[in-house]
Amino acid sequence: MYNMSTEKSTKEMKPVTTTHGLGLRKGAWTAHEDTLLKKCIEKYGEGKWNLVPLRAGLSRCRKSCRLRWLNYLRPNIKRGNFGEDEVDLILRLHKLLGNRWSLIAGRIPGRTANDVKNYWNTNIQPRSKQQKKESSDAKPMQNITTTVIKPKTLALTNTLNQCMDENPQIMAHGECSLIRTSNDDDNNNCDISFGLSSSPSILDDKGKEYFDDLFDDIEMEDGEYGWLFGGSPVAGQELNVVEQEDGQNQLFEFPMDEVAWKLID
DNA sequence: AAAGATCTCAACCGCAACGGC
DNA sequence: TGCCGTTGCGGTTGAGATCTT
Repeated sequence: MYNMSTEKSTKEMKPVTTTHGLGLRKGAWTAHEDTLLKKCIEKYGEGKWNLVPLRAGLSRCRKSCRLRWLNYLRPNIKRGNFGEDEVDLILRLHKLLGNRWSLIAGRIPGRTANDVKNYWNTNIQPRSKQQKKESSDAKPMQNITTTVIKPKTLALTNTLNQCMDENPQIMAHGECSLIRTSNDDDNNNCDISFGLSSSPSILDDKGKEYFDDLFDDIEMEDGEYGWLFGGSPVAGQELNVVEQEDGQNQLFEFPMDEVAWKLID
């Protein structure tokens, strides 16, 4: 079911001889080029990509060298089909992070951002599009959208990485998500729901505490009310925190234009 | 068997973020 | 503070493989 011919390296592209204006090679890498690059990285380590072509004796641009290393030559890169657990993790992480392929790949050992992106674009996205189409055909009157909120990149990145490092069980079950559910576009209001878990038992106290802190409303220095997101106080106004009956989800209500300004900024 | 259509994925491109000066 | 070089990322492309007719 999930092994839709993602086998890699079964085809070897013929080397092309396209060159940049400066005589740099483009296109598929040869085995010789791979060897040179590998030796160079082993000797000097990763980084300083602008020096790599010179050090390795390659007529390639630094970008090409970096990409080849990260996506193909780096040790421990996993080849072959995505497992069911990997696909499940991708789906959950994508729900949480959106198209942050490098972040998603960082949580899937042996997989590169390019792998994840390609897999998503070729296998998952077409399926979800099809499902969306089918469900909209079935319920044409319903107008509910789900939007991944994108706060300041750095804040969210740090927050999620820290969270996942400290609470691996969260991502293992992957039931946490920050989503906007809106069926009320006319007056520009929405609900933001932070679904912690479909099963309370999978999130331990430490995990719950973490997410509680993440959305703590706090007193700002100037007396203005705000809330914490990614460890940074963000000026805000009225913030309604509602614990649902099931005790798992918390809803925050405020005007959408405020949200966009504060979180995307 | 051949031709055309579709799929896969390595590689490229453009841009934003970052750091040093 | 602004400029410039570097790095890293996501979107897109296109060559080759595979499937379909």
